[in-house]
Amino acid sequence: MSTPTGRRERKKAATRQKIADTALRLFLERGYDAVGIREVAAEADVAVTTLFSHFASKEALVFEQDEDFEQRLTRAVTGRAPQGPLIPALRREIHALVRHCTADGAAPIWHMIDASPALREYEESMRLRHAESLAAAIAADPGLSRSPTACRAIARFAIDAYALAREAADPQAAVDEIFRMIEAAWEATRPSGTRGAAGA
Amino acid sequence: MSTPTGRRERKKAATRQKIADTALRLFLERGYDAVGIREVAAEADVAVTTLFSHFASKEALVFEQDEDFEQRLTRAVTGRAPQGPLIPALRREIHALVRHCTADGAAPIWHMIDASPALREYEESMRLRHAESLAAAIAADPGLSRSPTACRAIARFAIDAYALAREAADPQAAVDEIFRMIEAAWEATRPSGTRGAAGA
DNA sequence: ACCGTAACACTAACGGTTAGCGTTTTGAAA
DNA sequence: TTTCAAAACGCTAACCGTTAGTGTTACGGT
Repeated sequence: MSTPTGRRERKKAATRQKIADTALRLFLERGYDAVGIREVAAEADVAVTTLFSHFASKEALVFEQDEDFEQRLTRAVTGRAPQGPLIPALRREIHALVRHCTADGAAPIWHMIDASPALREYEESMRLRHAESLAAAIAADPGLSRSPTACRAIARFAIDAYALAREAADPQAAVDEIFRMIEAAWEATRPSGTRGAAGA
Repeated sequence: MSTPTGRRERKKAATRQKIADTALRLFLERGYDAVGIREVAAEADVAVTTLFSHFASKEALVFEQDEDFEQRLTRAVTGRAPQGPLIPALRREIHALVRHCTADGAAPIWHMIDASPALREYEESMRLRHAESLAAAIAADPGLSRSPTACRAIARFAIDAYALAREAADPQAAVDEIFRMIEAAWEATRPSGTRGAAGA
């Protein structure tokens, strides 16, 4: 199940990768809006319909690598030390994600994203999906008995922290500042009679 | 300046209203995705280009009435009792907005919005703009000296409360629950040496 | 009465996306 | 090995939202 697979899937992955690489190169060279789908397909030497069988939309070409974003968030919750505190674990992960996307190498890509309304909109709705997954992971943790609404709210707040920190002058400081707020918000959802212990 | 003007502006407003009414009627009758722009224009007896001179996009046809959303939020901040507490004022306004859009009459429209990914995405990016306006209003209040990051975060949290409450089983209770979290988050941003007084 | 302008219309196109249909490749069953 | 069904890929042709270009008309101010 892990790697019994052969030529077909390798070819498919290669085609997918070639499309993504070509697209990103063209977008960075000449601007996202200035490059059409037909052009990307031609340059990658595939048909337009093939391109769309690998990527659901033009925007998805740009956010190809960010599919692990969701997994990293949920694993920060499910894979933390047993009974460990939730918020610091989330804070560390958001820290890492912000650092990752404000690194020097990624700068041109994020500049391109910020320059295109279509890409910004797409990213935002991606983040919303991620927030829902995160909320589900939090709600599923037996150590944290909070209402579904509280879980969804905290998940959204964490995503907000990520989005706001990326735009802040000092992203790392912004994460810390917003997470002090989130910590307080989370404490406020603690079922009564549970205060004082180490925050689970 | 208020209403000295005559026929032209009345005609323009009438055309705009006719387009919006026709569009909403067709969308509700047959579904948002099943009705094309050309069809709306034909039914409203205007040219497609005319339609787009009144509305920036197809989605904007649906959210025509919601332009005061932004104003209501910022006024909840700027127009509250002098030195009055921020969070309860916000909470009251969000309560009212949630009540307004979960009212019986509005149900079909929101059902249609929830059924269309394009509309959901559009609404979300609308809300983001609203959050930025709200953050600006909060940051501009001289009685609340908080960092820009804290203001943006609280504004986002408030918008999150609205979005989550709309989907919750008991919207009003969800607003209250999330605002208890927001209140705690806001308290955590208080500059040190200011605790204990009535929350401004 | 006259002019500038704003509303409106028409045509034609562009770019993203998809349906329909045919071809080739490939993994596995027979 | 042969055979078969699925999957990947391709092509054509279109649909849909949106816009540029180019007028034409109706109106308000002078």
